[in-house]
This record gives sequence, structure tokens and C-alpha cells, in this order.
Amino acid sequence: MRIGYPCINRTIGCIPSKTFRLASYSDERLRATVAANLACLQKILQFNVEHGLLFLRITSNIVPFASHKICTFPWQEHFSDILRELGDYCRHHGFRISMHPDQFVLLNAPDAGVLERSIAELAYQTAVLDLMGLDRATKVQIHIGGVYGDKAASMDRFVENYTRLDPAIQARLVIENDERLYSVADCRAIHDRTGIPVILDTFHHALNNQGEPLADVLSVLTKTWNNNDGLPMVDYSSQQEGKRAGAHVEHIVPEDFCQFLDNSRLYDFDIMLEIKDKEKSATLALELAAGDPRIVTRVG
DNA sequence: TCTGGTCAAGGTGGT
DNA sequence: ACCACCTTGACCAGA
Repeated sequence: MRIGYPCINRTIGCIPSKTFRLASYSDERLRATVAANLACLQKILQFNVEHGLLFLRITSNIVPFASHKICTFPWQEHFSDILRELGDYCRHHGFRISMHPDQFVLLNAPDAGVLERSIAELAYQTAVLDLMGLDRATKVQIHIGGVYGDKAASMDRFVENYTRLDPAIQARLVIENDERLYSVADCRAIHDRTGIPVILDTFHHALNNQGEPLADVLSVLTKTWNNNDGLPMVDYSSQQEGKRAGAHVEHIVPEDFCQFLDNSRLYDFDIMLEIKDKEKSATLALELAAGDPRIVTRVG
């Protein structure tokens, strides 16, 4: 069990998701931005290793506009050395990273253009991980997508479009339950038809479920991951008091997290903390989990 | 230097 | 019809 957080570190003073407006695109602007983003990513990786946080979600914005037509700069070749170095660093430290394309990636979109742009984005994110030389335990997580007025047909379309993907994308793709449309049971149904591993989002599950207790869900979902896929992944968060249902907390709620650790004790997985204060809560989570035999903070 | 309107992309649900 | 929300706010024109 590793503990991580998404995208941004608020302590070290750099941002790995610098971007710019499409209107100000130039190859030089892109090259400079990506160089800065990768330098920042390297600092975050080092910070995490030093703090025993061996898990990190990389921002989709590491290469801005990478899947947009406007981007003709050969960033893959230009940054292959540094990407490889970062990947080597991860491997050396037993560090796991993941990526999570945003809400525009809809593999079950009925619209051909939306589907095409979605696949281009998946290809970009997969390419980053491939260039880092990371194995197929390094995942790209998406939701099933929209319902489009017919959930069964939309699930069929997801399966159909998945089977046509490049195997390099298929090898990294995992699906995650969402808080409104596709529950854990729906993801499991997709898994049964495709073999795609399922990420449990505990917070989404609390908002959208068929009454299954956490331990039951973990029992089912951890089996959707095989050896090549690495340890199962779990996204953890809880409700911010006083905000709309589904709003992530600002800071980890220790009692809730400890209860989660206890309820899940029979299963091992990596935890992504979707909590707004990022590394601060992740560090506390590590302290709260001290003594839990699953926890790994250092490799080699 | 600071701030407010706006930013590639889609779908949903609340108003 | 319009708007906020989404894994993450950041960019930039104008004051």
C-alpha cells in the first residue's frame, strides 16, 4: 500500500501543470512550458520519495495541447531523455504514478468527433507513460462516460470502442465508478465483458451504490486486477461539511480515514487521496497508517 | 502588480 | 435557457 495525491504539490513552490492560451500557441512556448513542467514534476517526485509518499497522479497538462491538432511540435522525441530519466527514477524507488484524463474523454460518446478527440487524448497520456518506460501497472483511469438517454446502449458502445483501441492504450486503461451515472456494479459489468480493471472511488461509491459494504466491494474489485496490472488502486476522499454533496474535503478527516483503513484491512491496494490540501493530508495519512502492515514508504 | 473574465474539449443536474 | 461542476486553477488583458 502506497499513499499518494493528485497532480499538484502546494509545498515546494512550482506547478507541473503550467499552460497557456490556445491563441498564444507556438512551438517555442510549448517547448519551454513542457520543460518547466517536467522539471517541476521531478521535484515533486523527489519530495514524495523523501516523505514516503510513493504514489502520484500526473497532471494531464504536463504537455499542454498534446492531443490538439495545433500541436505539431515533436515533444515525444524532444523530451524522450528526460521522460526516460523520470521513469527510471520511479522504477528505482518503487514509485507508482498514474494519470486521469479529464471529463472531455468519453470513450462511449455517440459523436464521432468527441470519440476521436478522446482517443487522441488517451494516446497522448499513454505515450507519456510509455516514454517513461513504465510497465503496464502504470495506469490511465477514466470514467465510463455519459448515459445519453440509454445506459445499456452506452455501456455497449463503451465495450465496442474499447475493443478497437490500440493495445498500448488498452494495457493501461482502468475504469472508475462515478458519483452519479456508473456505479461499482456497472464498472464490474464492463470488466466482465472486457477484462478492464476497476478502480474503486470510495467517495463516489458512498454517493452512488446498491448498498454494498466497502469490504464486499473491495473483495470483488481487487480481483479485477491481475499480476501485470500491479496492486489495485483506490481513490479516497470524504465529504466537505456544509458544501454540496460530492465536494471533496479540504483536509483529511482522521477518524474517517482510520475507519476506512480498518474496514479495508483484508485487502492491499494503493491509495490516491483526493483531498484539496494534497501532500499535507497525504503526510498525515501516512502517520495515521503507521503500524499498518500494508504500508510501504521506501523500496530498496 | 493586481484582478476579474475567461479558458480546447462534454454531459449532467439543479436553478 | 443558463450555470456550476468535474481529478487539478492558471492565463492574460487591462487597470
